Amino acid sequence: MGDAVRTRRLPRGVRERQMVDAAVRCFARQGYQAASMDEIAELAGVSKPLVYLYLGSKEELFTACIRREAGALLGAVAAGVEGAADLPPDERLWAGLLAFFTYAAEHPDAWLVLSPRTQGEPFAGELARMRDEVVGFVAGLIGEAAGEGGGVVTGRDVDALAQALAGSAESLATWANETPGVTAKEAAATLMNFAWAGLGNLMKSERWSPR
Amino acid sequence: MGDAVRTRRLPRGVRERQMVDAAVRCFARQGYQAASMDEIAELAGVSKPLVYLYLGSKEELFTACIRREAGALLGAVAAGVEGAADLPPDERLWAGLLAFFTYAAEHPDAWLVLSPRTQGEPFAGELARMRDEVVGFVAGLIGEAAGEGGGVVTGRDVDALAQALAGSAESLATWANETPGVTAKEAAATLMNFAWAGLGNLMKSERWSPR
Amino acid sequence: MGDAVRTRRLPRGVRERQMVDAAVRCFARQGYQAASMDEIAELAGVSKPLVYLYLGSKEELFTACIRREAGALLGAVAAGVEGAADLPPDERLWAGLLAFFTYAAEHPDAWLVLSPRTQGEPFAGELARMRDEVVGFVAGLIGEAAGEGGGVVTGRDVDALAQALAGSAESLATWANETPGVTAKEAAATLMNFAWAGLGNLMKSERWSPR
Amino acid sequence: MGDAVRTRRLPRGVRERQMVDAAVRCFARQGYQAASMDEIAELAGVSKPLVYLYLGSKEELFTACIRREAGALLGAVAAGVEGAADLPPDERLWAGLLAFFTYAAEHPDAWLVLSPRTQGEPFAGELARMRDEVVGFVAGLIGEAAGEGGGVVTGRDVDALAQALAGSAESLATWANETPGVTAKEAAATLMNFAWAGLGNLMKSERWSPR
DNA sequence: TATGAATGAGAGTTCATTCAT
DNA sequence: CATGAATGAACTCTCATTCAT
Repeated sequence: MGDAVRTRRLPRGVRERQMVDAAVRCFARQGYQAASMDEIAELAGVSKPLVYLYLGSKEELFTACIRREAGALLGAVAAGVEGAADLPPDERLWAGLLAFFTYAAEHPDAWLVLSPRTQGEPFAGELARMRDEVVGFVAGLIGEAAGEGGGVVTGRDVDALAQALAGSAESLATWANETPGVTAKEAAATLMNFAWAGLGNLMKSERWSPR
Repeated sequence: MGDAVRTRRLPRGVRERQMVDAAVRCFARQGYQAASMDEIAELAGVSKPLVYLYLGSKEELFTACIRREAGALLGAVAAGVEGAADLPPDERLWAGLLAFFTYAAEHPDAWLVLSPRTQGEPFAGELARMRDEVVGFVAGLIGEAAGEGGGVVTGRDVDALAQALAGSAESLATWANETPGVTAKEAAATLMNFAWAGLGNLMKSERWSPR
Repeated sequence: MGDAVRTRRLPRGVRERQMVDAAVRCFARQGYQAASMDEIAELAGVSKPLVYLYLGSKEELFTACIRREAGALLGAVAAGVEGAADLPPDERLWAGLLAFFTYAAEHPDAWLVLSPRTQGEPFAGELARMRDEVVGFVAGLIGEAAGEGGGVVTGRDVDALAQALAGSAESLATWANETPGVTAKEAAATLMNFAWAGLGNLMKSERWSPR
Repeated sequence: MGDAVRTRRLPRGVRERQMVDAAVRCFARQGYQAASMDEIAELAGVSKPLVYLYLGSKEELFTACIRREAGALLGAVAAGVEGAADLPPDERLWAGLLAFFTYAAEHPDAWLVLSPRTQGEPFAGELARMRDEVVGFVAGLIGEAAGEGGGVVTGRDVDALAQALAGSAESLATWANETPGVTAKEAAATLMNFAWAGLGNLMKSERWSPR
């Protein structure tokens, strides 16, 4: 009947992964509201009721996508920074940025799902929470560096700087994914220059460079 | 019954402005897809058909919102920069940033409508085009500064830096609007430090300061 | 302002004719339901309220169209037959058919409005009544001819034959209008052959019968 | 509450037939534009979304109706003619006409859906195509008869005669359905007299000619 | 005489979600 | 474990029609 493939009974874990995979793709390409459960189910190769049985609702499904993808991204960045634990702050930042841009480049759909500032959606909360986690992580790095550098930076300054850094990283990652020929390393280097050395210095050709 | 107000026949221009005002509010708070024409019409104090008669369709209405608000924002920034036309690049950038954050703070709904990276929406194009215009404007400033400074910056570098600057500005503006007690001037100053002086220098307490 | 033309106050009769003209065109090309009062008003060069003021409602407007056009068509046919009043029945029929096809060819929009068997429309009645009038007229001709020919034809036979003749005339007229290169005279001649050569035999009581 | 019947889950094929049945009734009685999907769904005893799920859209639903009914009508006529394959042309025509009028009498709604010359509707095409098929079929019969009879009839003459015959048949069928006491056989016999006695002479090249 | 302003009512269509099997 | 069948609710959009001037 040819249905054999679709009819096969798979263990729950596998099915769930298929579904979330499909969902990430749909959400990434059409946005939350425009993506339809029909489409996701079809792309996953299952019936709609099964999606509901396993993932609960559209909202929960989206949350699951965000959590899975944000976790992976955060993990990649954390691992990058971890690997440079003994190096000075700038090298640690570099390692983090490189990991981030690499991940975004290699998982464009995941990045699309995570990047938008979806406002009114029912889960503004979830997405914002994930982003805050990232920003907090970045703020930690900056705070550390500030401590080591002996500069005078207040707590709110650190938050604001983290927001700025995160925003520029997001913007650049999206731009890099959309612009052909831009590698993750280049994007990371540009940002490193921008963020670490500052535009004022760049103008004077005093560039910071990796390695 | 208070209907007196609602029944009055106003000239087209006035009604249109009311409608776009209402639309900006709804789109800002709920996003394009989630906002409903019913709601917008009600908030504007008119019937739905009138909205269609004047603005055409949901998509056209959204486009009208974007265009109006983007135009105003761009105008404010351009005016700010214009006012510092004779000053050095850093002062011009500062003037632009200050105008930007001020506008975003004073028109939070307008900023919300403009900021999201709505992906799958039918007008990704329109929104992206407006953003590109802004980024292009910023790139122009950076390019100029680069020329004056004599530094070596390629064209794509300029684009990337503009993306980074725009992204950090967007991120900070949203954060500033959401965080109580943060003024536009503070946000602008933080970004100026971040962008112009660079994190590396900040750590050494070498801060750039306005005036 | 250039509005001069449109603003000029015309006498009621003229305006009404403009409106019915426009209505006939719209109804002919799009059908009753699909035609919109907006469109008709615009085509007539007046505002919608004026159409309502003069013609009452969409239904009444359509009725006015039907009445005017059906009257004209009937008049043309009657005049044709009248002109052959002293000739034998076949010549009278020929004169009527020729007048009919000529009118249909020269007023295609009028013919389109009159021809369709619009069923569920609110004025099925009006249209059917006009058609019945025509069919009755035809039945009269056939009845006369039958009387003169001395054949045996019952009243219901006459009705049925009139229906058949009317149906074939309608069908041919529409076909002739849609088929390039077919003149009214040709169409009339074909129908005359089809109908009269047959009717001629009927008059002589030489009936074809089943089994 | 009687919901038992309505709640039962029927296989798709059955439901689809119910829906098309209901649609034929509604379209027949009110015309395409005036019929509403709500009404059709209710008459079919299902919810509107199910109609859309199975039949796609109002237009597709109408097309489905036309196709089904036209197919059945054509089949009935073809079968009738087939059964008289070995008989002379007049008997073949008689068989076809009898089958046609019988079908129209037994399926009045189907006949109503097929008969109107709906003009501006989006599917003028579909309906016209079905009619052309019928007319072509008729033209074939006439052409054959003309060939056998040795008469002089051009190709366009055949087309025109087919149009005339089809038109008279349509007109008579509608009249017969509306007039109490008229049987299909009577209507067919009347048309046979009208058409064949005429055609019979045409076959002998005894043409009536104007002037 | 003529119109710009405004609307009530209803159309087609879609979608997340749930039974019954 | 898995699904075909089915729906309530909501949305965008259109249209005939009427005030107020």
